[in-house]
Amino acid sequence: MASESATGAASRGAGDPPDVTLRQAQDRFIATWGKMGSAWGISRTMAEVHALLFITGQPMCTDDIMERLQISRGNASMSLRSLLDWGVVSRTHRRGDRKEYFGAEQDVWTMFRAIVRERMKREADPTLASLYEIRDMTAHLDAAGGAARAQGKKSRRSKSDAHESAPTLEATTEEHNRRLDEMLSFFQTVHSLSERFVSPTGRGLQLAATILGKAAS
Amino acid sequence: MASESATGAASRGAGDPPDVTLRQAQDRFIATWGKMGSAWGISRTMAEVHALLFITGQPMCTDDIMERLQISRGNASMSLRSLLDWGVVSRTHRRGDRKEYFGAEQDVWTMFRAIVRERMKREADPTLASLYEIRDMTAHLDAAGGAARAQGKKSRRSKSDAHESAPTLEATTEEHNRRLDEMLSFFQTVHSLSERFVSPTGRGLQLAATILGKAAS
DNA sequence: CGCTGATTTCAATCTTTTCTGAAACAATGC
DNA sequence: GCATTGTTTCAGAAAAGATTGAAATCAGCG
Repeated sequence: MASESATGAASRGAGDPPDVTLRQAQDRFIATWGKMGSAWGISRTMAEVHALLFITGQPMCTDDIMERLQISRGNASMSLRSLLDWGVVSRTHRRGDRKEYFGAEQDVWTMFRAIVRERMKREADPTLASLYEIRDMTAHLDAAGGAARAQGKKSRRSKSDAHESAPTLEATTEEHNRRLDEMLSFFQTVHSLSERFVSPTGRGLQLAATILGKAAS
Repeated sequence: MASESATGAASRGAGDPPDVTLRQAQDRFIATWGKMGSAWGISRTMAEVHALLFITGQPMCTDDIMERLQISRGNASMSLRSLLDWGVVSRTHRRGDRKEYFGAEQDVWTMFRAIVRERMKREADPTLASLYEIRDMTAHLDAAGGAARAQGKKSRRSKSDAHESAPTLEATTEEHNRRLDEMLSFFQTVHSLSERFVSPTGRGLQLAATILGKAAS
């Protein structure tokens, strides 16, 4: 019984003169979004739930979502929880209704800022930390002291290692360190960029992106 | 038998006085890279193969890779093929050796440009195409000829029809279109940005990114 | 409190993706 | 041609990941 509650948008198409086209457009959007999500390592269903909430603009309850997407209660609950964790969906309530409703962030830039923020936090930052640790493992073999650390200094390997003892091994380690430093430098740049993008004052970067993008198109 | 061919770096650690630390650092790098790859929708093994080739800097043959990563021949072959398709690994040969050797692109920025180029081509571009199609499905209901649309479909419908039957529906569709337009605009911006980054003259953006990144850190 | 209904959790199940290994397929040299 | 060495393909096996559904938990209310 609860599944056909009077939630407006969610169940409108069932009994009223339906706008079939709108419904189809929504469904295609949901499918597209889901496909893209799964290509980027996000569960398809989670992306679909988000797409549904975004494209309808209507806060919906768990039952609405279950019915519209034909998924189980558990799945819907899990997906919603994840979306809340990501900060792209928020809870709302209705007066005189004990159900929880969920609505998607409607501003596209804000939405992507949240996504970037979370992905950085979950994946890029740990990776960066690991890279630092790995770099430290071979720091003792640095030719020019620890200065190259953490700054991605691109030291061209010196040709003059006339160490007759183990030139190959040392040279190899030196190159290893150079590669790691370059990688670290790259990740630091990306990290800084993302912080700009993500920050509350990230509007500047948004504007820059828009201008850069427009100019190139 | 072929798996212990004398390929230098790949099998050095086995019999010679081994640089255990270097080997461990490489292994950790490979693991880190593999984990990150899988978080971004790339097969873990493929990422690991790439990591191995990148961090050693040494061109390696299929057998070297199989042994070092403990994977099957088929898997190694498939992963290498994919990496070649992505353009981050290239074939090399050695005089007097019929085997093929594979080496990773060593410049980090070039590498990421290749990755971005391929991902855009495979995922973002199709998504953008779908979004255009979806947008066209409801183009006839545009109130004011959507400026953000690219193909400029003419809306023949007069907006002031005063259909008293379904004002809500019209409003809903209008909002739907607005959301799609915002999404399209966002994707177009990202697309243009990526083209700048990816292009041969993409150095400009690389520089800009570096400066922006540095400034914010 | 304990009832009612909403929400979360989680082991079992199902689906999708990845991996293997051996056979088919080149390419090279004799 | 044909033996030899190296590469690719692909059907089935294995692993990883997603989904279900029912039981446990929680929250408001009389």
